[in-house]
Amino acid sequence: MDLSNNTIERLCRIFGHLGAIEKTGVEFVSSAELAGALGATSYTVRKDLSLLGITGFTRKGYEVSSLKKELGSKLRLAGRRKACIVGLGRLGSALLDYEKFQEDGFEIVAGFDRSVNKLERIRTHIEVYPVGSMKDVIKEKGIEMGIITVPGEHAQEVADRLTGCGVRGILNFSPVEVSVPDKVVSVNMDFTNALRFIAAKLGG
Amino acid sequence: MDLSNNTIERLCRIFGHLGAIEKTGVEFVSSAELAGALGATSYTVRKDLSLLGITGFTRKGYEVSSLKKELGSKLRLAGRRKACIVGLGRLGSALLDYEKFQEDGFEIVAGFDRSVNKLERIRTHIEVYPVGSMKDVIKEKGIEMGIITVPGEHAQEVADRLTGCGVRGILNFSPVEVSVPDKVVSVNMDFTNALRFIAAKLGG
DNA sequence: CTCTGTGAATGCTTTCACAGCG
DNA sequence: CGCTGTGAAAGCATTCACAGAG
Repeated sequence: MDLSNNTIERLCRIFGHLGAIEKTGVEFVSSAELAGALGATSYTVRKDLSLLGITGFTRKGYEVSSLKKELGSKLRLAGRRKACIVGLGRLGSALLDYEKFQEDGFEIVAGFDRSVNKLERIRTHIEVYPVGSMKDVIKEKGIEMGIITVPGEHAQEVADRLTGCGVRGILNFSPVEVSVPDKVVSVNMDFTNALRFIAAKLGG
Repeated sequence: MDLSNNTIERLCRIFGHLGAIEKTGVEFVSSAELAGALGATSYTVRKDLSLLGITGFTRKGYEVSSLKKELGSKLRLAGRRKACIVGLGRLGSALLDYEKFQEDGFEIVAGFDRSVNKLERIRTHIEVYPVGSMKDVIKEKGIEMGIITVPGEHAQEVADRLTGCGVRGILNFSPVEVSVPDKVVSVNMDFTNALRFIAAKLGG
């Protein structure tokens, strides 16, 4: 499909928000309401949805559960996806147990770290392994996505290893932009840069 | 200044990357090299810099340390900024000690949580307080930025409280988009949505 | 030559405006 | 009416192309 990244990102957020609406029992939602929850405009929401061929009801808006279902199937967010985390420092081990992931269909099924020491100390119900066993574990468990929480110096090396093992999606929390093969999708989340951005916008 | 968010974000990343270059002792860097480290193009980098009135040297590129200094002052990234974290669960307490922040001029000077229990259990060298004392602590310490790591249900309420206390910048890790007064800058980092985005781009 | 600096051109995204529908 | 759906217009961001400088 030829959706822009912006559109995909918004659609994913809509998908997430629909889960919340579903719980309230509300049946219909208008593009304006979705827009409000997203920080977008109603036209943008309508256009985004129409790009997927999704259509709502005059005077009522979109039907929550069927919209969620359609988004789920069109964006392939319906099934469960397996992910692993590389780097079990403070952040990595916090993410190991981040419940939101599991709720949303993303299963963290393995953690990796270089330090055997760390592996021994960690308290979690998820299995942890030394990086050496990455290839075997990833193949065996069918892991599709990797989350990088190692220091910047090692991020590229870890990304290479992950893609070498067949991982096609990478969420990189290190401050270093990693480069990956064409077919691999990678997203960077650099906390420090987010603070810089805020500081820059604040001025003064 | 009238820079676009994209430009500001890239400039902040350049600023961060210059720190890394500085350590290697290299003196000059070309727009193409910066672009490589950023995943952008050399024209974009040159244009971004020229929008700030920053200029390089023919045949040599930009002088690393003076570029860093200029960016630091133009984007107001030079000084130290104080921040607090609200919500000391796994993620929040991991961020309390996230060294990268401190290295980059962002000082986490306080953590807040509703649960006295949690406050007692936490092991960190940063001072932690019950949310009730937010106003006093923020004023007293001159905190400018707030990091929200509470569950989505409470994110808006925390954002309101923070802005009510005079905080002007918010980094929100909850999956809920918070709405803030006009003058306040807020950035959302939704991990789950990042995974969704990756999954959607992967397709299959 | 090899790099920067930048107006002009291109290509995206968002916004608008309004027809259509219940 | 109050909503969606969408071509057309406007607004932005990126890319290009090339002059300028050492």
